[in-house]
Amino acid sequence: MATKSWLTQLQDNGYRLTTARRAVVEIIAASQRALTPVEVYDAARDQYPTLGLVTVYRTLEKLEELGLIQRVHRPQGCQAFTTAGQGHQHLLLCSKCGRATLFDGDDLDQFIQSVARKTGYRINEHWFQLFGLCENCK
Amino acid sequence: MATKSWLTQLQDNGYRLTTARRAVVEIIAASQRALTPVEVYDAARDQYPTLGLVTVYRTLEKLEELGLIQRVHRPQGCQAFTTAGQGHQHLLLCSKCGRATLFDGDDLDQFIQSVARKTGYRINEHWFQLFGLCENCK
DNA sequence: CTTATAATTGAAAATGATTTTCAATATCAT
DNA sequence: ATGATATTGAAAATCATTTTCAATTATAAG
Repeated sequence: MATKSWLTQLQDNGYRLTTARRAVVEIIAASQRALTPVEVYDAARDQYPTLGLVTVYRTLEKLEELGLIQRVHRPQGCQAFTTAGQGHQHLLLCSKCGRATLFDGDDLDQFIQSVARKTGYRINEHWFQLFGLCENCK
Repeated sequence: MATKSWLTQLQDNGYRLTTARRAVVEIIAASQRALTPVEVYDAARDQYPTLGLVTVYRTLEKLEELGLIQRVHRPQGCQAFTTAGQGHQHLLLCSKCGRATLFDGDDLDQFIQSVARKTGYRINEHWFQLFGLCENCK
């Protein structure tokens, strides 16, 4: 369970542990899919009915800042979040069920180097995302 | 100049050629940078002061639909557009001046195949974007 | 070159997402 | 237990985008 580790990290960074945060963290940490703030809000209110949407936004902000979650960019919009990849990991999204899978991107390095050479840019960051159908949906 | 070709394509697809559209097309086709709707609006009004922001949105929508421009996803937001790449081309963005450069991504195919093999997904689409400093800015 | 039709326009209002403000409340170090 | 301070949720404000609608304009047909 990532939940515990995320809560610890929030606390270690000076944030207080509240019921609202616990509820939000629990929902995203447990989800296989990327969730929008409203989806998190709806799901978390089952556990904690007085939760406010604003608090969801604020908690997501902190989790993103700590590198625990990342924003997911999709054709339909860019407001969903999912567990962040470690280091060179990237996202693979199922277009049908929404499942988010991480994969390793180390092998991209040579390719990126060659783009840098050809274009004259110094490349600092890359952003790579794949879309398809997962094993269950294809 | 892409302007002329874009206008022709609009017309060929049944859209009328209006002063408003001409102004919008001229601005994006000429820009090296990705522009937001408001940036296009401001720039185009120098030529055509009665232009409405709504028309900018509607024109961008059509240009995107025809594959002439594409949305650019950046850490600061995902509302800017720039000239679309052909086929397997991808975007390289300068973090300082905002310049958008296209590069070829054919070599990604093997890599994507290997991800498909490892994850069990059928991969249909990929999004790849690089960020860095262009020759002038680095 | 007119004219008729249908697409297009811009303003205003509506919608949707996100942020700010603020007084009440809850956490946590002491 | 208590107090300082972070956090909360509601409401309002802001920002991006879409819809509605009556007036205007491009273009095909005469």
